[in-house]
Amino acid sequence: MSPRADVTEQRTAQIIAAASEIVADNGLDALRMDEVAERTGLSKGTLYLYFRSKHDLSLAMLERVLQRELDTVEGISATAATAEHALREFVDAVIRDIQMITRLMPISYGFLSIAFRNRQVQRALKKYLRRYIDSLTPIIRSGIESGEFQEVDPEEAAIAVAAVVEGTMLLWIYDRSMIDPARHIRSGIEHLLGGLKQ
Amino acid sequence: MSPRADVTEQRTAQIIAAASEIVADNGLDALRMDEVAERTGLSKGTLYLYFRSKHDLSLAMLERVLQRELDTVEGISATAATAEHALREFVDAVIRDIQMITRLMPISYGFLSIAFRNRQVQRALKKYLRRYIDSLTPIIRSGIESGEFQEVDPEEAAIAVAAVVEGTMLLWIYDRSMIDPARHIRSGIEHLLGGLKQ
Amino acid sequence: MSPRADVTEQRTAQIIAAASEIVADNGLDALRMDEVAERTGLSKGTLYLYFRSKHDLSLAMLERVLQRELDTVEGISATAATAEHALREFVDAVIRDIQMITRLMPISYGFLSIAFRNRQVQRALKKYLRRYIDSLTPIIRSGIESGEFQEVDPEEAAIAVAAVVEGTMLLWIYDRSMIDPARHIRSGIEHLLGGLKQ
Amino acid sequence: MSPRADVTEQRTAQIIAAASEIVADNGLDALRMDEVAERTGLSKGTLYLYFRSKHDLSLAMLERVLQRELDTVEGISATAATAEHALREFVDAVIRDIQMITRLMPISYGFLSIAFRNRQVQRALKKYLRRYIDSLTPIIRSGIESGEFQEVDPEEAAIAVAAVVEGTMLLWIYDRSMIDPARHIRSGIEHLLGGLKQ
DNA sequence: TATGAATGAGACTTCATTCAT
DNA sequence: CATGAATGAAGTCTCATTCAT
Repeated sequence: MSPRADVTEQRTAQIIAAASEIVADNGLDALRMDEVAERTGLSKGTLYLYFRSKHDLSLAMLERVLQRELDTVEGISATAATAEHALREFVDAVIRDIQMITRLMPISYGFLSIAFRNRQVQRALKKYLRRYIDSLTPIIRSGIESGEFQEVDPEEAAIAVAAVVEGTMLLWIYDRSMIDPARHIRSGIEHLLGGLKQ
Repeated sequence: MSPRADVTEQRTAQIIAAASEIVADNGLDALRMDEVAERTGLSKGTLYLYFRSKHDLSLAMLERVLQRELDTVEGISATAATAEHALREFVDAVIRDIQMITRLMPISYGFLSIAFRNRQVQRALKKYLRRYIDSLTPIIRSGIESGEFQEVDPEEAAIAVAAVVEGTMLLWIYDRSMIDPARHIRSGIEHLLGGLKQ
Repeated sequence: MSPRADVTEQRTAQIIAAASEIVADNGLDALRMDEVAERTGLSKGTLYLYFRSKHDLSLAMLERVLQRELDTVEGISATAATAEHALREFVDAVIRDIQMITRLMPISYGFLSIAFRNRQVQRALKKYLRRYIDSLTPIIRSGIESGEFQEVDPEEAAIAVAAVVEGTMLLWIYDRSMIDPARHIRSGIEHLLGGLKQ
Repeated sequence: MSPRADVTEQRTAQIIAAASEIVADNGLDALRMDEVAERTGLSKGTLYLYFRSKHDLSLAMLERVLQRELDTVEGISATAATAEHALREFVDAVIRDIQMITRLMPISYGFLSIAFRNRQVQRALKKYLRRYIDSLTPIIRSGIESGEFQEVDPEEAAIAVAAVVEGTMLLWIYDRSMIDPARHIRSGIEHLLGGLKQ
């Protein structure tokens, strides 16, 4: 018999939050159920009332992080006058949330190597990318239709935009002193926009 | 180099190769000294004659992988007639090695989340990115000097190029059916080139 | 008995029945209070209102099973014309209930190894055997008195009968394809009868 | 890489012996890898060099016990002049080893309830019974051929003999004060012999 | 240089039991 | 009477590392 819905929801969130803190601080490798218990103030046994296994908890954590990042991505685009403006708004939104994004990066990046083998992780990442690209493609498409942009493949262009944003964040991990996410995302996107425009 | 050093070097390479196979197949999490011993045909004790710890072995493995990828990147650019050609050659080289690159991705990506905390990993990745960008920047610069490209910040542009390449590979992990590395790297770089050119 | 006592009795029986199902299906090892709660539709806390501990519940379950088997054994013998007929009736009764007996065997057999150490289990099994043998002995004795049987020790002979019946069931567990309980109990008892008769 | 053959054999035997002591003393439920480690003076990790799991160790222990009991059963029958003598020798051998048999009973009996569900345990017990019966059947058959015994089904009779022996041991667990293994096995077999003989 | 048996800390997970409501 | 969330001791198993030979 599972706990009452409201308690469940609260506990679930509480546990995921604690796990996320740990992973953000020390990496996915350092995630220990013991420490999750300690940080939540719950007992180890209680964790298992809410998550069948550590793997389940990890997955829930990944899904929450991806959802949060999608909130940033999907929260734009509706109102901008031109496609160019919409893309700039998208970039602004990403940069506005950059603190949170970088804070949570150890979580999603911790799953990357697992993604090669784990179906559930694959599914989560796949869904994430689908929604990510599906947010950007209509912007590109409207730009083409309005004559702002050249006649490119809209999804290809959306993928290029995503690649610049995500790729820059990736390079930032490689060298945090060399890459300035805000500046380099912005300049990368500007170059891309230059190529897209007529 | 004395014969003994030769043996050492050979053993070292052999151990790294075995470890790389394991990680390429099953991820960094699945790297076990036991299995390295089994695959090399050496005893577990012997591994520790060549590497102080598993961590040292991992690091050596990372460095070899990054070096290999740099071989691809640094092996170009000298002869091309124009900057545009040079960049296209770079893209061609990357795509030519795409099989090997994707094969080795679980290795480098396995270290990403570790990079947030581990100095040695940071140093290796930093050096890698430095050389990566240092290979691309002169191409951009020569393009500017020749009047092919606009007056952009050469390093910023190089970072944009790297972001497109690396970002596309990253997105490929998210959804291997949606992203076609060759096609999407090429189209991304073309869009970028469009923005760089006069 | 007050109504409350009725409820108690009913709940108790319900809990024992659920536990018995679990053990019959999956063995004593697989008995979990969680699952008893689930199967009864009661909460885990409630189980402890009716049984002080899991051990108490187990013991109650064992006693019920042994009682059921005694019902088979003790339900005979009164009316038969000869001792030989009475023993054959006993065998018939056992074979008639063989389905139920084999179904419940994981329960009683689950306690066998515990019987070496646990006083309460010992007492339950001891009482069971006493009543079992006490059902058979008078039959043998009457057979001796009537001149049907030789002058054997009646209890020894009763134990031999019980050993054949219980031993055959035991061998059936060893190899269910080799032993046919009905056939082999019958033939074993026939051989024994041949030895007992003048 | 598994340990050297001689060490392996010795360690394996040592571990099984320690486990057997524990189970003989306290039952299969009480078998803890921790305690096996303690009693052998080995570390917990070492146990897992020789047995993949606790279950594997348990099974090896079961097989050794069954083999030991078969040694008693199979070690007879070759030389006796008559079938009757051969069966008596068999009984004598069992009774001679009764101390060891009863000592080891918690081991084999601990597996009985598991036998309902576990294939490996089933296989071990099945093989045991097969060999047990295959030792007795030729004796019965020779008794029939020599005219000593009636024309019974030899395997049925062998099963009856085994049922008396094993069944008596089983009843002994039910009530150790009521059953005297030596006496009751002997008397049970004598009654059976009476029925078998012409 | 090489071995491989041994270690033991530490990870995950289970489950009987309690207790505030 | 009844609940069910919470507990935490206890168990199995893994694996990097060591060391005597």
